[in-house]
Amino acid sequence: MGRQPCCDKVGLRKGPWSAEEDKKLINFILTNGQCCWRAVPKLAGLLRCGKSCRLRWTNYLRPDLKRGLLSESEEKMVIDLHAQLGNRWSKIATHLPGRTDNEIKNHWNTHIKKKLKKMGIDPVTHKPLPNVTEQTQIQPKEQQQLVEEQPLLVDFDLKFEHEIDQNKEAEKPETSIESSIITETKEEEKIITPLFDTMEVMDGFCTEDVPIIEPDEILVPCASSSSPTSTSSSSNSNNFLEDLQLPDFEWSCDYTENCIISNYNEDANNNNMDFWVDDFISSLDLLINDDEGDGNGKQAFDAPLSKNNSRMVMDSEPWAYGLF
DNA sequence: AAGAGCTTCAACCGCTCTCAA
DNA sequence: CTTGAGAGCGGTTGAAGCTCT
Repeated sequence: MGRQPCCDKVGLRKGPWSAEEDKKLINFILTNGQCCWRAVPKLAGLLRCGKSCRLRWTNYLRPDLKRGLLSESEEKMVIDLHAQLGNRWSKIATHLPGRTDNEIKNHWNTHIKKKLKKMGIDPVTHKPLPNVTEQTQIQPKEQQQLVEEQPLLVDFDLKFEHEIDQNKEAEKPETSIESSIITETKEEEKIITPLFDTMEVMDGFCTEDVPIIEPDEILVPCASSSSPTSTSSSSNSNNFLEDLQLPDFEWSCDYTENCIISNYNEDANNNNMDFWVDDFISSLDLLINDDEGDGNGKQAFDAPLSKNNSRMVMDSEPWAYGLF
């Protein structure tokens, strides 16, 4: 009956992941694909629960992740999607390629909430706070500045609403919830929209200005546009992955079943992930060779190097330790 | 220079939903 | 149909880094 337990928690490691653990997880997933998280720790030789592995991979190690602070347009999308969907971070994340629900949630809690509050907007309801007019009168310049930094998206609201209407067909179980959200939101817009009409004009922003970026189109300049404070060592942790410009990929379970275990720790190039394993590894090689000064027992890869891609690597990153 | 307070974000916890047995 | 594990989600925590005094 039922399935086997995910993991017995006895003897499992917790807390921050070490470079060695990252290495094992990446190696395993590159070789075997992303499937059956319950089995991953055991097969990868990790003393972690499958859940922890999944979280680490999806939030931190996935090569298609964008790192760094959310751009202004991404922030705008998040605010607007939050107005529509509430704290459904995973759903919001699906509209922001390369961003994780955790990242968006963190950004919301640390940055956007504050901005909205300063603007006199309740971050929960997206309605003006009771003392909004007071605040506007007290600090009109500051308010205007914030508004320019963070305009809301009336046009986007309408388009996204349409999207949801279409999705209602496909997502039957959510239909009633979703529609009630939309109904609520429509009512909110009646209140909010007039407040931000001027913002819309000021910024001229609309959905058309925020094309959905495919993972393979994600390009992050080496000289990050983020402010120095925005690029903490941790937030750069897999910046090198950004440079890979990997194509979109999906690893099927079929594939995994065929090659799991038998191929593990063997030649990754024998499988159908060649196309990006090569890129991935050559970039890693580049990364490691860029940093070979410390001579920390790093191994070079066979893949050819592209010195055009040279970049900085944060010393504190697991990647800088030479994962493979 | 050093300590206190604040901020950020990776990771954990516990819950719900889904689906295999 | 029932049971229970897997997967995923959102809230919360706590360590590390940063800023201020």
